[in-house]
Amino acid sequence: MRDDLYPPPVARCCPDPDRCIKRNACRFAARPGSTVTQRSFARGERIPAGAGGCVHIHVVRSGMAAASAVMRDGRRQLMCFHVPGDVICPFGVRDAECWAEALTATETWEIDLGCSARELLAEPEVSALLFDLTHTGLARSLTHVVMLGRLDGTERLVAFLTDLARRTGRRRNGAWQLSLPMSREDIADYLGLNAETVSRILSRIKKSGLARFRSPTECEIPDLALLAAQAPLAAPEVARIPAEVRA
Amino acid sequence: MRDDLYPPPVARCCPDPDRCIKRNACRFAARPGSTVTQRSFARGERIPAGAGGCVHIHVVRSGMAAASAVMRDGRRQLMCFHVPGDVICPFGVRDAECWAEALTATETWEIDLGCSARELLAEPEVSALLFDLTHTGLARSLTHVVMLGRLDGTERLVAFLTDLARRTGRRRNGAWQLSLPMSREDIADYLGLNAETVSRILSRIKKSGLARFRSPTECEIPDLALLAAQAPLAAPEVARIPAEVRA
DNA sequence: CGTGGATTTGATGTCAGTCAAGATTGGTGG
DNA sequence: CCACCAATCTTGACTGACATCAAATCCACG
Repeated sequence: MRDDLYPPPVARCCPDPDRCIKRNACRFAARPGSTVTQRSFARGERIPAGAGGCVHIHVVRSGMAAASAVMRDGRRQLMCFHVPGDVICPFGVRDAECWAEALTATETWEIDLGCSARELLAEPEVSALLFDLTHTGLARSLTHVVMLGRLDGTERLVAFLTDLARRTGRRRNGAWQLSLPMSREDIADYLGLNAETVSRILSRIKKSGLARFRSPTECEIPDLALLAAQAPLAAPEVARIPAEVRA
Repeated sequence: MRDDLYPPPVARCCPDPDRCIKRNACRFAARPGSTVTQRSFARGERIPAGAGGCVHIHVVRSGMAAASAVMRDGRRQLMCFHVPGDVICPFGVRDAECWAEALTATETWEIDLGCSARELLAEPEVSALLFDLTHTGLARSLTHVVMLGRLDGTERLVAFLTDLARRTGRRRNGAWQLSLPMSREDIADYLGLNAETVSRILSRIKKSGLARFRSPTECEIPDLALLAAQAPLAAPEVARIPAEVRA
């Protein structure tokens, strides 16, 4: 990696303590030997993960990124959206490089942990953080599997909007304000659909009154609970399976 | 959980050292405080995970099981098949109970780790094992996401057969012998299809000569590489994305 | 105000789902 | 050992949801 791509390292602190602390990002940065650097990426740019495992992670400060898989024939699947506060960590792919991609102009704090993944796992504190990231990632991924395997297009979009509203939306006068800064194609590649279908379904949702669009990227959800009720799996994590008495 | 369901604990050893060691199961069992019990489950039976996190895990000795999610309206999605040697661990689902389900008569070694997940994570050795399980699970789950999101039915079945052949098949005279002990519906619920479609596609694969069926559950693949070449993602882990020179 | 990319909408095609009818299979009991 | 039965699997006809191709509209930016 070329050195001149890096602005000089900045102090070790957290731009948005609330979210960072919540997600343990500060604790990564606080690890002795870690260095933090401001980075910014243009839309479509790939966010480098560093060589040899999880030596570099990123904390998203603004914008939106996604973990992306592209097949040889060009088919693309987004596996996870990363919003401000999220930790981007190239986990979950063995024997393959993992890419994150900026979907809009994105700023991150890049944290160079300064050693290999194997060495990091020997440190109990860091290991616990990595475990937590991986575990959360697995929970999200399993939810995603159920969405793609068993929900129809409308349900997928409802679950997607609900999830994004909960993660990034703001309440105003009882309604939720939500921005969808990624393109329709990005949404489609996340939901296993195509861009035209996403557009059509969003139009239907618009007509139904469950959501309003002041522009293609600015969305208002008057009643989030009502929206969420339109699809199973609109929960933040995987479907709850009712507990049963064991036989 | 009723005590009389449990046969008396057996010695701490591994029935199939090769696979167990490979998958770290023996190390779970070797942990001080763990106890191992033989269990067997009928087809359709749920494999209890124990209360309060990952205190109970299972090592599959024979048969086949799967991690399963069922929505309120009955739609079902299998998230992972567990074959002999695999460790079943109720990870990846937060705020929800996670069920594994026997797809055929299944025997396991149930390992009671004797304390809560939180306590286990404080033990570096066990923590590393749990991390490895979770990480492997995430890799599989991400592959699954790409399969469901971007492969058509035929490609999904090809990837499925290839994966299962590599995990459970035996070579004989250059061909791979493979058994599919689960029902067509189980396969369908794993691949996001329905049973009739699975049956149709298998018939087409049969006609193409890529696989032969001596019975609905006994399958022979004369040329596994040729089969794998019919679909992207027939790799054991996620699609390999060619390394690029960074901009 | 003009331009180009993104989004929306429309017409049509295709793959997989649904419903329904047979064919296999495996297990049970005579 | 064989016949029967129930469950599973296979196959067919039709339907429906999403993809594809194409055109029109919107929007951001210079």
